[in-house]
Amino acid sequence: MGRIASQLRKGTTPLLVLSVLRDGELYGYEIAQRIRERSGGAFAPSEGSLYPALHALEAEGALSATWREGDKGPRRRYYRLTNAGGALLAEHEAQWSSFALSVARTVGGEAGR
Amino acid sequence: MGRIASQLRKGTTPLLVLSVLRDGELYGYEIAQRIRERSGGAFAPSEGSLYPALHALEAEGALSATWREGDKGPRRRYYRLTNAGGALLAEHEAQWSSFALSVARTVGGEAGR
DNA sequence: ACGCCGTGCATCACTATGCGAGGTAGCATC
DNA sequence: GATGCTACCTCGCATAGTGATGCACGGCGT
Repeated sequence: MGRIASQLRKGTTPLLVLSVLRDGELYGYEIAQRIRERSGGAFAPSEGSLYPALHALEAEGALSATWREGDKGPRRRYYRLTNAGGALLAEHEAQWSSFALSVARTVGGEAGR
Repeated sequence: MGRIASQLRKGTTPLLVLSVLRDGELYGYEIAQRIRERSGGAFAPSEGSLYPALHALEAEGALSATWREGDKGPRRRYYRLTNAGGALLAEHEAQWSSFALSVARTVGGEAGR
């Protein structure tokens, strides 16, 4: 991946994770797949960034998680949005919108429109 | 500043710097001011990120720089976009657009429209 | 039978970058 | 003469993405 895009992604993982969990319960690997699908392949969070992010969100109380034995394959850890997670998602969305707007304004050059 | 926004900013400094230099020659401190003005105060690059970024862009050949004695105040280092810098700006703009679009798509949820 | 691949979770070292603090210096104002 | 703004620079710290590696399960091909 481009070294530029790799830096731009920083800070968006929680937003992406929380937003795909809006629809319901998902397990880690599945979360990555959803993000990949929805982004049209633009985002494919590496395991090294996804799992730490999930753990952090759980520790913050934004996600609740439970282990489930799979009928086939290894056990999976299912994540679900908590109320606090919903609020955090809203905050991330707001921050993102404001941020993206500011970038557009600054790059566009039209001093504020 | 919020810890979220601080992460989102990563990777945008070259884009912001290059885009304010599109209008013409500016010196470092002035670049920071322009960014602050144009962004409506949303971005105010710290010196610890701005100067290293300027040096990196210069080393890449995206910017050319010259020292000038100020009639008043200390010497200033003026930066100007090179041809390569113009190309790099275009690339950063393209990457940003594509990135922002992907985020909107993924967060919005409408699987690709 | 065995290796390989995809699923699924996890951690590690490396790297890039923003931030705040500190340093140097000139000049103006109180 | 102390404070404050301009103007440059560098350092240490914290954060977070990446790729590699490890473990484990199960299916597929040869």
